[in-house]
Amino acid sequence: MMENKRVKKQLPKKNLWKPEEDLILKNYVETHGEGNWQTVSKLTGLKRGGKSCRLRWKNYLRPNIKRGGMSQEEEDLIIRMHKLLGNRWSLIAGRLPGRTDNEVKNYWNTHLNKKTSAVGKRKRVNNNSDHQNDTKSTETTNKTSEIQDPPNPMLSSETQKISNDLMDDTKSFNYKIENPIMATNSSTFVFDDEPLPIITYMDSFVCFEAFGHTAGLENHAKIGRQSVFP
DNA sequence: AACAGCGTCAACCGCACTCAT
DNA sequence: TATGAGTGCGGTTGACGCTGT
Repeated sequence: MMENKRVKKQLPKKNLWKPEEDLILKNYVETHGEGNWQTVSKLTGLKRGGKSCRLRWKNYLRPNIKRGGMSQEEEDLIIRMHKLLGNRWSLIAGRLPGRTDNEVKNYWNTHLNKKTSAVGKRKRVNNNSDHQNDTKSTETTNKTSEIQDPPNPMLSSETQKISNDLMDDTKSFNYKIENPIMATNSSTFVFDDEPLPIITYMDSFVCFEAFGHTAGLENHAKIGRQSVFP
């Protein structure tokens, strides 16, 4: 291994960003706005590809990027979101203001993966025996519109606040989505270590995606994403 | 002090997706 | 409808620092 490492050390160093490059990129975005990453190198002379520029901006140069260790609240939220969504890092990061998908992913792989490796896997509790029956059930119609969100004793105040924000999204979900399959889906998620179903504390997209994936409704999930978050 | 092993994190890579033409 | 450019995303890699021996 170390033999390998020494050999690798002779290879060119990874192309780390220099402060002057950061400055150039920052100036470019302030002038031209985000996007058009392919033209960055042409207009600025940066020896970087569009993808590299985009990544650097998104992960490090953007305003309001939060650096440093994760708080307990953030860690708690990451664990819970990961239980529900799996490795959907951008989605998880979207619920952590100032955090990027790359950072969340790294944090998970380095800190949380070990912590949670012993935790039970997600399981789905479905009132119906299978997906085919999902579409036939008429018992639960648009239950989400009736969901009340009492304070969850399992969540801290900060996490609870985020959860409330998520529920705001759920309202728009109910308003915009008219999907007969979704309307009749009465699935609920519970975790081995969760006394309460977590579904009522997740946002519409999370719910939608989760339903879509577990029910094999990938296409509906995609449609939902576009409809709720244009 | 020198080395080995491991952990962390920034950056890269390849695939998938979206959208304009 | 087909196609290509641009972009987003998740997995992986590699440099470097820290710690133990």
